[in-house]
Amino acid sequence: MFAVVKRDGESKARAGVLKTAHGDIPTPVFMPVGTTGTVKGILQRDLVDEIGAWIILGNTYHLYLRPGTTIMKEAGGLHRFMGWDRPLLTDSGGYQVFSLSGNRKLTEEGAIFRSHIDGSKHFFTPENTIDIQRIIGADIIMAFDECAPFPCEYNYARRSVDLTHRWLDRAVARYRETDPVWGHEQFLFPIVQGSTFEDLRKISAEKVASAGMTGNAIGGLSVGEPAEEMYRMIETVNEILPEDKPRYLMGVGTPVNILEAIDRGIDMFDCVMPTRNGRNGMLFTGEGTINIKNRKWINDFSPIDPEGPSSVSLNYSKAYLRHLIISGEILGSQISSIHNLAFYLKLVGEARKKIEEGDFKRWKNAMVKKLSERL
RNA sequence: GGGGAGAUACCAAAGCGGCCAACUGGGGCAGACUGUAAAUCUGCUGGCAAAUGCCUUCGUAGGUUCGAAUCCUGCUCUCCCCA
Repeated sequence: MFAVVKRDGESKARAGVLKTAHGDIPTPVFMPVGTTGTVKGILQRDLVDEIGAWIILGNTYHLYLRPGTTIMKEAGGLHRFMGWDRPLLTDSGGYQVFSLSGNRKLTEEGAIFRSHIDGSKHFFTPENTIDIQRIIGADIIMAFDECAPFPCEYNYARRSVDLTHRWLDRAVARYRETDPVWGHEQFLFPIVQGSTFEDLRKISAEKVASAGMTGNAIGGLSVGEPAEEMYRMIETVNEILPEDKPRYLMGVGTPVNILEAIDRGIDMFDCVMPTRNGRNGMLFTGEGTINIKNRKWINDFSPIDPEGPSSVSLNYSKAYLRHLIISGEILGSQISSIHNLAFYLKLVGEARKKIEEGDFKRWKNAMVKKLSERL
């Protein structure tokens, strides 16, 4: 299911392959986020042809509320519903319990929450989030967890981790006693929590490792803590998570975050940054990050990114993209999203190549320096 | 030719004696965004010191008043209606 192909000599970085029913995923990998069954503004065709996405995300909370499991069943699962035959991963909705915190209540049993769409009341449990994810049919599904906010009192974090662990046992039990609805194998990834407390992270990593799943995830990071804290937690957790299984750092991050995490042994990433920030005018380029809305680009007719991770990066100018974004044109969002995602995919692809060549560390340090530039 | 309405910062538009450097919208400028309630949100937008401060603004020239974008008079311009 997962095989490490090559390890970097001077760091924890590794290149691997995760085999799923819908295809092999070379790691390190970045997974574009397609919450409601769409990577916002991008055709599935372009995800493949322009971006080179190996796998994308969907979200249990969002898909459960709309269109709902009845339609998902009728459609034959999310793959068929959205016309995507590469691998899919669904988040369990744990993050929504965190980010929609004004509308929910946690109990031992699960989370009672209100729909952000119509205010209706719903209940998520470790068990029914497995059931829903069986119906959605993603190749990788996530355990229902609580993503603690930052900053967070130690006692709150401790209770939160304990609850997440009890929920994990229940999720694994349900996972084991149910079969895939659509016939293909689904991997359940448990999630390490513990806020920024080293001892809690260790305990959580032990717990997650002991679940013996195909891959493991680290959650509850990049929620406002300093990057150094995040890196420290990754180091702590990766000491414990098995080497021979993929490690998924949820919700991360900036290009620099990703390189630093790869350096520390992370294999999988997802983040809304390339798409959301792209729609808002932030472009990641080989020369650094730019805010395309800034006046200085008004008559810069050079390509968006001469290093051209996608064809749109070369075929459209900064001045044109600025015009589109400033004018609120849909095409601006599309071009920005395609470019940014292609940039991310190319970045992790290069990281993989450098690991294979045994030159990751040196390359990473140079890249971090370059990418930190704000143009 | 006669009658009426109006001229406010980049634009539109409030304000009709002091709480007005002037509501609000747009535009402009900048910032934020990390398992997507986000094609969203925030700040600034006369000048200078940039913290409390000072200086020049509401077509224009005068006037009334302790005090005017707000009241009065002349002028200029714009729009509408009737000939």
